[in-house]
Amino acid sequence: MDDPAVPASGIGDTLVDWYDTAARDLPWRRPGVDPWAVLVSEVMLQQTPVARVEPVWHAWVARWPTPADLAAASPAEVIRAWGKLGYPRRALRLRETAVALVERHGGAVPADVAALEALPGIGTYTARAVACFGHGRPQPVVDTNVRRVVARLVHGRAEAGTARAADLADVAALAPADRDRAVRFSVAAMELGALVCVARTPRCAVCPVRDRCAWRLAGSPAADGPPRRVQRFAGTDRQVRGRLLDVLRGAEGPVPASALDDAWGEAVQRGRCLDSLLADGLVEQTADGRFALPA
DNA sequence: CAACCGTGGCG
DNA sequence: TCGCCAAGGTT
Repeated sequence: MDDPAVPASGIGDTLVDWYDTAARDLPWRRPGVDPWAVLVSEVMLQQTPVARVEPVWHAWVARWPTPADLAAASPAEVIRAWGKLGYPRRALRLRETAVALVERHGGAVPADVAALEALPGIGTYTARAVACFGHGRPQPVVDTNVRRVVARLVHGRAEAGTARAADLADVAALAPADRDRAVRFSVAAMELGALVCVARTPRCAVCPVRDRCAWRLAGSPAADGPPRRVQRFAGTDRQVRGRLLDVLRGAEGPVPASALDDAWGEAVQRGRCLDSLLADGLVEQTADGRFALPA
């Protein structure tokens, strides 16, 4: 009856069992962490490594334990508390989300994916992550880790292509039927990509599904498409904006324009970046012409 | 859809 | 040393 060639359980169940033994003990995964704290963690984790998020997340959930608390904070406070996590517009949008939660959802975090996606800074990934990890709703959750896992495991390709709507269906097809296990599967797939099925040197020797991996069964072929281009940073507006904002974060109050000259020597680019920070609401100009974080 | 939006650690 | 990469979202 038992065919030894057929695995005892599905890939999804195997990943859940692996997760139970191999998962990291991350603070936002502990029992009792509410959906708001999960939402904060998910926004911070957008393009930012776990190690840098942890201390900032602890500070935020202690200081602003509910959406109403954050909604009452000033942009300046929020930008300062964001520190050097990067992409500081996320901090602004998180505050705007807190305001929207107070105004539209009675200060609570909705469990409905469409309602979550309507919030500023909350997209396809984060909405499902909050519904799933924050509220325990079974949802396919697709981040860069999961797309890489699916590309290899299911499609036999070395790398994931550009994100597509079909990614959600690919992941949903792997999920266990059981509701509770489906929720854990969503974290498990991400964890596999973060710890084992990593981008550069995958640790196939310790992979729980190595015997069912299409990429490995195909002989681990190299990526075929054109090499994906990495964004430059040195000398870009992103770097300049970061330097300018760093000056203002470190200042007690408003600073004169001359205080920003040291941040970046080239005046044209410096001016353009200052303008864009003003347009983004990350900086404001005082009546006397100085610059500061928005009060 | 490709470009843009920060920052820092690691191989 | 320096390019690669990290729980994306918006335009």
